[in-house]
This record gives sequence, C-alpha cells and structure tokens, in this order.
Amino acid sequence: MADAERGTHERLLNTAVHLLWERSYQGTSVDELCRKAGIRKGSFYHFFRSKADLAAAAIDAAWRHTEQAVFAPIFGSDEGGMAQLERLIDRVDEIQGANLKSRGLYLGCPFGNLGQEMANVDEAIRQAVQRVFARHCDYIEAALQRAGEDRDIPPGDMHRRAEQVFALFEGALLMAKVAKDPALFRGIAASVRAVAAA
Amino acid sequence: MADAERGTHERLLNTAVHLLWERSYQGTSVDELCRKAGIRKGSFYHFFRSKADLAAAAIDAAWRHTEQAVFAPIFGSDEGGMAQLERLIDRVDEIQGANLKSRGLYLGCPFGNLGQEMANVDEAIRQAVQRVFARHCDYIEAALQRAGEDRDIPPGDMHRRAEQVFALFEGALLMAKVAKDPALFRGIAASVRAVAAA
DNA sequence: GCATTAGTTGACTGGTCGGACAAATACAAA
DNA sequence: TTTGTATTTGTCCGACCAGTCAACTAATGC
Repeated sequence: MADAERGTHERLLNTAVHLLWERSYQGTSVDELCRKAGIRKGSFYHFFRSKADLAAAAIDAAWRHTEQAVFAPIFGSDEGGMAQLERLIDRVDEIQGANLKSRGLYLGCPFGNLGQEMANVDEAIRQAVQRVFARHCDYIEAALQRAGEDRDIPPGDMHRRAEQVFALFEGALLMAKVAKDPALFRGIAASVRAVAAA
Repeated sequence: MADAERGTHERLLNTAVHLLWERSYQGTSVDELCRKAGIRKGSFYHFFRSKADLAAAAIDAAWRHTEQAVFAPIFGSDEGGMAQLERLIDRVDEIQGANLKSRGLYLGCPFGNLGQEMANVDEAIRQAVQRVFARHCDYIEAALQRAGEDRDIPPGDMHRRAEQVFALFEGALLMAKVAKDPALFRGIAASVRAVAAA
C-alpha cells in the first residue's frame, strides 16, 4: 500500500482506489473513506465535488497504476504476443490470489466491478470505465497484432478479437469471484488462444 | 409484467426480480420495493426475514422464469448444439435490446450483476448466484455434447468449455452494458464457436 | 509586516436506510 | 360463536447517508 505520504489529495485517491475495489461504490461511505484516509470530511469536499467525482478520479488513478505495474512490463517485453497474453493471465491470477489469501476475498476486476455497478447510475463513471476498458483492449490488440506478424494466429480483425479476449477475461473473473474459486479464471488460456485465432 | 394478482408473497417476489435487475441490490430500498408492490413494510417482513433473504429468493424465482422462458424452449429444440447456442445469443440480445429501447438502459445479466455486487457481502446470495450460473453452464454443456455427437466440434472436456462459453457471454454482456452498445454482445458468435471447439 | 489564499476542522443538516413492533383485521377450524 | 392463526397496517427507531458551512490555521506572495 505504501501510502505515499505526499498530500491529502493523493492519499484520498489512494484510499479510494483500494476501498472501492474491496467494498464497491455503494458499499463505501464517504465517512469510512475519510476515516481510513485519516482526513475530516470537510477536506474531502475541498478536493472533490462529490463522491461520484472522487470515484471517477479513482478509476483513472487505478488505471495509471495498473498500466505501469502490470500492462507496461508485460506488453513492453520482446516476447511473442500469445506469450504476453499468457503472462497477463498469470499476473492477474497472482494478484487475485494474493487478495484471496490475505483477505479471503476474490475481488475481481476493479474496473469491471465499478462498471457493472455504476454504468446505469452515473454517466461520468460509466465513461471512465469505458475508457479504461478501451485501453485494456488496446494492449491486447497490440499483442494479437504481434502474434499475427509472427504467424502464430491467422490474419483477421484484431480489434474485434481483442474485445472478445477481454470479454473472456472479465467473464472468467466474474465466475471466479462468484465461486470464490481462482481456477475458473486460471484456466482460460486455451480459450484465449482459440478466440485469438477465431 | 402481468403482476400475477395471486398473493402478496408472489407479488413481492415479482417486483423484486424486476427492481433488482434494474436498480441492483444496494440501489433498491425496501421502501421503494414495497411502494412498487403496493404493500406496507410490515408485510414485507412477515414474508421475508431480511432484504438479503428476499434477494436470494428473487434469484431463484428469476431463474425459474428465465429457464422456462428462454432456456427450455431453445435447448429443448431438435436443432444442433451450435445452432442452439446461436439462438441463445439472439434471444439474449433481443431481451437486452428491448430494455435498451424501452428504458434506455442496457441492464446486462441479472444474475451476473447480483453476483458481482454481493459475492463478498452476503453468502446466501453468492451461493444462489453460483447455483444459477451452474444451471446456465449445464444447458450450454448439453448443447456442446450434442454438437460433439454431431461431429460439429472435436471431443474434449465439454464441462470446461461450457464454463468458458458462459464466461464469454457474461464478459460480453458487461462490455455492452458499460459501452451502452448491444453490438459488443451481439458479435460474440464466432468466438463462441472458437471456444466451443477449443 | 500584512493580505490572500489553500487547506483543515468539527459540528451540523435533512433525508433515507433496514428493521421492529403492537395493534388491528381477516380467515380458519371447532 | 369462540379460539387460534395468518396477514396487514401505521408508526416508530437508531444508525447512517452524502453533503454543507463557518470558523480556524498554515503557507504563500508582496
């Protein structure tokens, strides 16, 4: 967690990222958020216009963190595209497994969770999640492109394939969460390969 | 909606099924639920021990309805397994499209929504969703079995394939919901075929 | 020094939440 | 008709909700 002692604004954002992931939007109260961040509520509303405003900002912050901690290292490597996708599966499984071990909770995708919860409730949050989904797909599409160039998969509409690989990720994460069983996510590699070549 | 004038218990359950789908668990208050069902709150707590208790019962009720309105007709037909899966895609798209047209909301999967929202909050609800997920997979697996017997797909672990076809459904529904774009679900047929044969 | 601003505090609001409950009523069986 | 039970009603509750606000303090620029 590390807490990044710098600044109330940043600490608030940081706390929000963790709390929204663990407790969802509607399950997180501004009071609790402030308590965990060691801040009084007045300060909260000095930096953010509303709870929804913070959530939208937290989505962007979470993606910035995820991108540099997960996506950039994997997709910036010189491995083949399909190998990169398999490493992504392993890395996500590792993260989910860590949460399951430390807190007993399979949290699933922080973006997917908020997206499903808020898509029909708050337009700004919906758009933030949609943007982050698109960035996920961009990375996957680039990997498919690379795999195509290496003749690992046949040519075709890589953008569409990437979307469906991502759908497989999200769906499997949901199933694993509902079943509290990491195996349901862990075992998608073969299907990812199939969709990538479809 | 039809309202099935029979009995307070049933009307409550019916209202819950619709309201939980449209507004989620935490977004639905007992007060509003009672108002829409034309019932006083005391009656609510005569039939259900808690809001979570009603939700769990509503999940079962919703599945009973979905099974007979969607799954039984499609998977009871004498079509081939793969054709059945394509008909399921069309039918789900039709239902989601109807909601989008009438209420402007892409609601997604009523079971997946509740599962993601409540898996780490209420154990009874988590289990109810898990059971319903399994029933979905049973139907898909039977279709794959049938497709295997027809030599439409190669032999293999149909149970695992069914889970991943289902994951693809759930993930694509989520993406369509977040993007408010039915096309993201509608276009999964090719990937479903690929996963079915993986 | 002095003024301006940025940040912080704690007390407060009106509203809603899930749930409790006693009293009233409807409906059975005897 | 009486007794017991199932259902319904309206009222009430303490907890919590997101958000407000005026007062206070710390930092900054001149």
